[in-house]
Amino acid sequence: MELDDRSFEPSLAASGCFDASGCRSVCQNCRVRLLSVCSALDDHEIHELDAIMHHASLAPKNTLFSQGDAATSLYTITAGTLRLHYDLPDGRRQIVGFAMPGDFLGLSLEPRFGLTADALTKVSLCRFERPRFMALMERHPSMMRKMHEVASHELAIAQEHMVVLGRRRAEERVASFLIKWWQRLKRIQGPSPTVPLPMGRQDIADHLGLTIETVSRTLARWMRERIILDVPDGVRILDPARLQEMLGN
Amino acid sequence: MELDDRSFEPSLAASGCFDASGCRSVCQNCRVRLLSVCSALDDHEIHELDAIMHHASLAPKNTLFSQGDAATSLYTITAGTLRLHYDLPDGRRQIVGFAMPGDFLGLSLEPRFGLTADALTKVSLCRFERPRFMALMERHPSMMRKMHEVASHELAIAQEHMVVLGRRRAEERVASFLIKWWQRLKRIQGPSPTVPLPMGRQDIADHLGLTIETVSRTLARWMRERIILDVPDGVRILDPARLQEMLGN
DNA sequence: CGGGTTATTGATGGTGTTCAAGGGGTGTGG
DNA sequence: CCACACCCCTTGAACACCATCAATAACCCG
Repeated sequence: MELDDRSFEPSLAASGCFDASGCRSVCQNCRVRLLSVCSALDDHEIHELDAIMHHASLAPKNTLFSQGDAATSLYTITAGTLRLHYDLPDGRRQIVGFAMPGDFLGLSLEPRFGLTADALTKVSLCRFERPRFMALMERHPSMMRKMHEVASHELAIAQEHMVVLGRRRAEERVASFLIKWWQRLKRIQGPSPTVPLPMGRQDIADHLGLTIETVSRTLARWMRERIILDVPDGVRILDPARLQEMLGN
Repeated sequence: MELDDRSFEPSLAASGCFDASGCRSVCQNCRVRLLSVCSALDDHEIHELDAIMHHASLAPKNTLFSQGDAATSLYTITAGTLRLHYDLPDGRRQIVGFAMPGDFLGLSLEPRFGLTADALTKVSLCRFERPRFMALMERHPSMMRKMHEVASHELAIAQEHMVVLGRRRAEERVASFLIKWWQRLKRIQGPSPTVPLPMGRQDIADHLGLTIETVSRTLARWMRERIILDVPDGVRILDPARLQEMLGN
């Protein structure tokens, strides 16, 4: 894990730079503030958060934390994508989710991370030391409430994904993934039929409980059927209705 | 859903009856208090909870709430077992978990239940009206903190179950289920090699993403191999080590 | 270019499903 | 008290979906 504090993406800094203090990105102007747990704090309170926040970034393929690591830092993602996964001793892997801007890592109050997080792209994030963040949370019930809101939302998402893993056929799983990923992107990037896929086929397979071949074949068939179109580093969705139908509503 | 408030199990009432007011079971003496969210409150605070609590019970096979219902009440289970599940329109079902004494139903803060809960056995529970419970939670940060703790613990459990559903083979899934259920029972009933299984084979299958035949065959084989023993309404675990080995540590 | 990684595509096979029939327990009514 | 129905579970046989194996192709970055 190679975290370089105090360096951060120029583009991010630029978009968030409205203060005169030499262009340090602050929480108040953060581009993901409204998407994240930080939205629970008002302009005054957010200065407290600012005081304990460190910028950090992470190169692609690097690991932010591994399952079993002490959770000494917590994170809010401001740019990029990570994969969160459990690894079995024999190499089998389950990706429980992908984290993107606005997502919080370290929701669980347990002292160790239960899963591994590694970067799929260059990632920018805000780092908080756990004791300080916890103290701030205890001082601001609205923050605690927000954390709980986020955690229970994550729980609902996890339970929905159980249905996918337990009861959906291969084609339905891929359709479910594409649609959900597309909708998440819409939330932070605005609507667009073009869906960047920073994760590889193997990652999609490991998220859906399939093999890379099954994912590849499914996407290839949809391209032949003009449901999706192959574009660099992603796909373009030509027929969203067909994908929806596969999920049976 | 046939909830009869103010009636509750005689045995429960007896075990919790230490006040002179005609033997009304109170939170202070609740047998699941230390297992539940209520453990966050001290003796004084818990009287507030007591004031807004209603006893209720539910007969086997009855539904407490269904996916989409308005979450007007929240519950703590004091006795019995429920199954929590999502149903797909075509009848496929995923049981995301089984709820037992000490468990809280309605963690989510969202206005509607995302899943269906129905009783496998006779169930006794404490019911709280949502607005009142929420108000109490806002007044007591320790309660909010506890709710968040429970929610994030549930999240961790859900993510572990994703590994089972996505990456484990049939035999491993059943072994994982048996061991986890056994450990949960130990927590509330004390250690015992005898594991009651209030859920049917179909329920186990729907929890593990398998068919009833596969579950039945797996358990039958283990009985032949003397890993488990068939007992009425459950099994006795003869060789826990063999089960553990199947999970690969 | 060249080496390594990742993705595609085809052929084959296995694990778990599906289909089908029968067993065992329980509750009910004759 | 037994017969019967019903439900749940078990067991067997055939099949199907997806995994596995294998070879090639595309890609990326040095």
